[in-house]
Amino acid sequence: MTDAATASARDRFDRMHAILRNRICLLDYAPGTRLSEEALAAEFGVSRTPLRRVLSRLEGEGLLQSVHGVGTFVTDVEVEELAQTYRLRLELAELTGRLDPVAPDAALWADLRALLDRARGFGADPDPRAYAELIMDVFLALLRLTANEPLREICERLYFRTTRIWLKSVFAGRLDLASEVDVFRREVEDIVMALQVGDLHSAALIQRAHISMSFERMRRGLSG
Amino acid sequence: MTDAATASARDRFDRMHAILRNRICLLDYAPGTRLSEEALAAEFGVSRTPLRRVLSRLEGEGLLQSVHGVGTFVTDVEVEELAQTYRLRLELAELTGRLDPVAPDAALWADLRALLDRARGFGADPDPRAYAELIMDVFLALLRLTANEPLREICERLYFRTTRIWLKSVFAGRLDLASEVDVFRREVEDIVMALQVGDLHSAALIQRAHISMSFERMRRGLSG
DNA sequence: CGCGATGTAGATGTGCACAACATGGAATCG
DNA sequence: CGATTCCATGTTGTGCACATCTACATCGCG
Repeated sequence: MTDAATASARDRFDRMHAILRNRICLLDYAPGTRLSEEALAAEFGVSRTPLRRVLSRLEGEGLLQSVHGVGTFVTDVEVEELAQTYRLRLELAELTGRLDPVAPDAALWADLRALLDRARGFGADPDPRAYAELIMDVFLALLRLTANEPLREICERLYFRTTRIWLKSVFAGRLDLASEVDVFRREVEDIVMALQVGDLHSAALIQRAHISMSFERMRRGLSG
Repeated sequence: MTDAATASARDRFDRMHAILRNRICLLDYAPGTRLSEEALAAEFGVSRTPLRRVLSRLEGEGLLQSVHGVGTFVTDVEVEELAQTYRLRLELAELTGRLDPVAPDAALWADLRALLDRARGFGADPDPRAYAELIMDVFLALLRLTANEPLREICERLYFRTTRIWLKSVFAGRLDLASEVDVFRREVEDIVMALQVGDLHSAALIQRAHISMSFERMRRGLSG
């Protein structure tokens, strides 16, 4: 039995964790939203106890905050901390190309081609949710270019912590979604081209540049 | 009421978390040790439920691992992951001097002077546990030299995750404790000197160099 | 004697009832 | 009328009993 019917405690935990993390990072639950332990436990078909363990983990990852007698809320991110995080992510992005880089294997090449197709499949009026998912999938795929496990874990952590704030700006219309999709498509194309030449460091630098530019666009969008 | 009598749920959690983390990182619980939920709950005067929340958090930080029906164990770190972590910590150490550096304030100066005294107070046969505590306190103090909160959080995380492995080598006698203390005293002196000149970046580079060298000494100690 | 099935002890995981706490509104007193 | 107190309500936190699972010893069979 390798199908979904085998539901060990660990599997259930991972499943609920991944689902809730995605909902938070893809803005199904906007920052500030209150999550009902009772409702979520009922949805997943478990009692509050195991669900609370998942919420506690998400709190440790900085995505939730529980307050006794009040509720469990999706966290927001202060602008100053957001800026600090992006400055850090710039450096870490470059590190992924410098620390234990690994050339893409066949599986990663296949995934990258599929992601490229998805990026090119968006029309004039892109679906925000699908765009958000694509960005996340691309990010996670590019993370496989480094074999440095701690570095990957940290990049993931920072990404999950802050991407939704950037997404919020896009979805709020302060950034033009169609042009954002276009810029992102070019980014993926550039990175894939660098990878085809075998230049992992350049691929990382391109990603770094795009992180920097997208943050800059958001900053201008917020102030404007 | 600001004294210890005010024991809110959050305070109890933080207290238990800090105590257990220190015990793990200072090798009171060696890697591989099984922790008894029942015994710890009794020690802290709570039931298993809130204690399990603490253990779950420590598991998320990579310090523990719970296995259903078997037990909760202090994690060990594979040599390869340890090497990756140290390579990453080198880069992050330099980043602390480059990203949002802040000059020491009066409180930090006072702490540094006290730490310097503690480093100079060790004799020919240093107490391992006191040395371990000093190293941790110095590390946490130097972290206050950057205002970049995410960077500090990440450095802390990696430090707590791996220091005990290095400590284990020292305590196992593969490294000469007295000479390690001497090297560490010099490191603190060098860093404080750089800080007195106001050169934060150099201070970070010194720290980086010492991390590199101490890891190299451990590598040679393990293979020899 | 070898070896597999089985039972048992002890661990973590789960469900549920209740305690502790914060919030908001109604009742009450000045 | 306003401020204050009190309480009703809903939430997270805790304690406890039980379910589930694993490792190990023990028994029984070939």
